[in-house]
Amino acid sequence: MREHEAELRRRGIDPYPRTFERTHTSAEVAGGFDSLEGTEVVVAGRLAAARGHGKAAFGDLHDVDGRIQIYVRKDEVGDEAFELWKLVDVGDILGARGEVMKTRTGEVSIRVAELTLLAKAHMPLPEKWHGLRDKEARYRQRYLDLIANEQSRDVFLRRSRILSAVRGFLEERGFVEVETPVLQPVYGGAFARPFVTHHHALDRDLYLRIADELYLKRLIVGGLERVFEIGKDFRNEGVDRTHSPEFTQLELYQAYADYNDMMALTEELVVRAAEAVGGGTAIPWQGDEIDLSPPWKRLRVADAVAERLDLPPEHGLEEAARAAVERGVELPEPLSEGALAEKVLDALVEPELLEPTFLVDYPLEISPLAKTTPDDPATVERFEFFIGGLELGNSFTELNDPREQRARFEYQVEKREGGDVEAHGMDEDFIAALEYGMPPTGGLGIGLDRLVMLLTDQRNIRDVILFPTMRPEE
RNA sequence: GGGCCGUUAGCUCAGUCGGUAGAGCACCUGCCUUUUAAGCAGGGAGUCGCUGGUUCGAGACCAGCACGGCCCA
Repeated sequence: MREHEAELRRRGIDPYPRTFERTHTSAEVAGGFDSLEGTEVVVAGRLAAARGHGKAAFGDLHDVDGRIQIYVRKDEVGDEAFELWKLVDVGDILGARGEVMKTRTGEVSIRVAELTLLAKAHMPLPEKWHGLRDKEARYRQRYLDLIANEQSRDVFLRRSRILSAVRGFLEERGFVEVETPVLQPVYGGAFARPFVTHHHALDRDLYLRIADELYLKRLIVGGLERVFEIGKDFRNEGVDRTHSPEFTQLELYQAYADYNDMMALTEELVVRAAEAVGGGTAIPWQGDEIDLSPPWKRLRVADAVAERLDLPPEHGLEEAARAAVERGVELPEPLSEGALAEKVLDALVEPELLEPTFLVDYPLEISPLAKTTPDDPATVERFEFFIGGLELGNSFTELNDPREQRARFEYQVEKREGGDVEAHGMDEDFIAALEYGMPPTGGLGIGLDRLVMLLTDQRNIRDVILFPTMRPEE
């Protein structure tokens, strides 16, 4: 390794040359073999394995789309180049020029005429047979995980295709991609504790956004009518299998639409994303199979809670609370309809929603930005949707009445003053925007990391985030 | 926050009853011109996560801490 580098330098070979012209990738050579056989190509990649045979050797070059075998013969490359080969280590980045051939075992290979060292490696690769198993190393040194574990690489390539499909789907429907502030003087749009940072020149605290919502709705007021944003949100809370402190969120808003339109859009969007990586609407999930084909099940929150607690259609809060506690649900004080529904959904309903399901019509109290249903002033037109037990998204018919919005915020501020650190704050500037008139609008947020989890069959969010948040070592 | 498990060579892992640290891959030397987990012979390789304790003696036993994993709330 390092000794080899010193020897190479003594021989006047630059172990880190500037550039290299390659003509084909490994997949292009393999796919075009019939017309390429006997012609000269130039490939490049990381030497992942080497099999020496005295005056000849085989090596595997890994590149962006696969693997190509190189066949180095002393009588073909010459004595000097064969000496170079002996100073090459597994892990080095190499270029190879030569004719496309097939070995007698039928493997497409390059009969090397010229070998070029493109970058010397000082560290050996993880073990070739077992790969890199250690989860901590896989997260902290993701580059090694990507080199050693093809499945991991595949997950992130699929992630990219999913995001690309989502963008394409929305653009086809006339949505405009926008970017709104990550650093916000007032945070909102969700219930969560924020990360706080400080702007020195302005000498004031700013918050990393917990949602894009309130800015995107300002753009609906501004007449953009269909907007979406894909970006990072930040929530200062615990880390577990489905929560990362920074995560990728899709939010979209469509003027002249409501939550029913958003349900239809959600179904189409998820199917489109699934097709981009699998092909079908039946996807594998943790040993089961999930059918994504619409229409998905719709379940009213009140019905789900009553059914799960075995309650009669007409029941009081106390009766419901008793039933919930009997089933092991921990309830906060003071208790309210909204808090009860939230806890029961969380503990008893949501984990069991394996088939795609819309939970619809939430209590107003836990939905300060959603419009009420026509027949019940305590319920809002809102849904969350679940697949494989994962909460994937949240949507509502947007509240656009500025006076009611103010009243909702005031109620939240009271809760915050009562000690609820996740309650929503007052956002005067947002209300000022609503005063100019926002058209009836449907909004939708989807946690894209979780969507990727679902579509790549990964049960831990860290396995779909390239560089997950970790505690510093030592 | 709680419970359980893990941390030994670059990687994957053994390490028995407490008695001077092991294997395979990788690396080095030699042989080998169609191999593919190439092969054969030889060699080097360690802050046993950290700190303290018990002991004549600790990778192992005890305590604390750090990092990670799984499960639960």
